[in-house]
Amino acid sequence: MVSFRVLQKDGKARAGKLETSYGVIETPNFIPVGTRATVKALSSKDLKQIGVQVVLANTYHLMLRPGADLIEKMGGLHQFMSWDQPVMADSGGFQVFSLGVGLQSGESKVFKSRIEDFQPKQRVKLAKVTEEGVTFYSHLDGSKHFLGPEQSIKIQKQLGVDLMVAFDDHESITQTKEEMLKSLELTERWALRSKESYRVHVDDRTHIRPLLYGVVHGGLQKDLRIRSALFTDQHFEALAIGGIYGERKDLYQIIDLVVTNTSDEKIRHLLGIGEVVDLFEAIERGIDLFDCVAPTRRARNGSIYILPKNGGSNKNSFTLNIALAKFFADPKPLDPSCLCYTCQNFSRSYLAYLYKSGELLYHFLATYHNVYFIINLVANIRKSLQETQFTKLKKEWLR
RNA sequence: CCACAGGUGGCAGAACGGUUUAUGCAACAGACUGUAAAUCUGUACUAAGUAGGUUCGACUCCUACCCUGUGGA
Repeated sequence: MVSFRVLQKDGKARAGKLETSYGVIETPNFIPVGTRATVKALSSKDLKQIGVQVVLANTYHLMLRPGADLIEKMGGLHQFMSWDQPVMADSGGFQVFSLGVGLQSGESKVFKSRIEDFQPKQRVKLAKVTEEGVTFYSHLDGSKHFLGPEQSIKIQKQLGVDLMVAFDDHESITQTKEEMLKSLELTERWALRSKESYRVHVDDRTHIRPLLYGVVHGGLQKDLRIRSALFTDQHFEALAIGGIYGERKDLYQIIDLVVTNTSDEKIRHLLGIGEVVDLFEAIERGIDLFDCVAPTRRARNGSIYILPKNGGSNKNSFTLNIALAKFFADPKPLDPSCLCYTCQNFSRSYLAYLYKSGELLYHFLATYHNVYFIINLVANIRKSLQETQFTKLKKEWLR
């Protein structure tokens, strides 16, 4: 089994190590999202150069294309994407939400116009939840698929990932408390089925057995969150927090609730979160791992991370918008203090021009910088924890 | 010189005798948290070749001129 050890503590924050068959993950750490078995715009060589230790891929997307059987046949995800370091897979549970209730409530960041392109007459959500699992209509071709705990675990095993996630349901902000309770109960039953499926099927003696996360849900309901935290702690060796939405203060409150109601020696992953402020606030509260599309998606959309000393602040999410007219003739690097390949070699002017022109190189250079920025940040946070300087570092950033 | 077609915001390009004249691109800004995102949202353009005419009202109809394209002498 993948093992986790806490090595240093600074308040509730801690630094540790997670050992997998593909190497050690130092925590706290950030996991770039590579939904379709690729961190968009970067190769595994780039990721290594940046210092990325683990990447995340998605069960739902990969089951549709190219298919779990194919990836298994090609030697598993590590070999398929030529990445010899740890890989985490999401269970597909989030897509239950983003393609299901989230679509209808308009809560997901998904564009509704596209549903009409797809199913012009029906305009139905693309996912339907039952006790057994979720029936999906593929966003790629409309074909019908089914994903339940057993299928999800099986696919994750076929992918050959090191960190697995139990299949979970996701509550919606529009739901009543009773509906949230129902959702949570379903998540719990799915969790137990995921665990059983994992017990039966995942027994790889030649490697370290992958880790299975249980997901804490309960929306913004404190009692549900506590219940879910206790349940997940009771049944799983690794804890993920999901179902995050709403305001930052709610998120932080949820983390506090979960941390105080779960075992201290277990790894804690905060699903889908990873803006700069959140990293500080969550690590301070005892979170070890994050995954988030922010650095990669932001990069593609012209949003570039910058350090506090170069204008980054909570107010601008520590970013500048490279598309702004004021950068067209700016000879400085994206971040003048950054040591990444992009900043060592290229100007804001050039990046702004590439972005405006829709040039492919832009995606690489911008993504490289943003991922470097976040990976460098968590590395600095780890260092600060080892030196019990976390609070000081946080103050420097969040002032 | 003749014939035909056409001249609409920065560019491309529709419809229409009648309240604020589409739309796309470009421009300018904003958003982005387990990726249905190289995406989405918003703003601005204060648009009818010129000069007349018809009409309660013209970008839309008529006349002349100017310009562009195609074909012909």
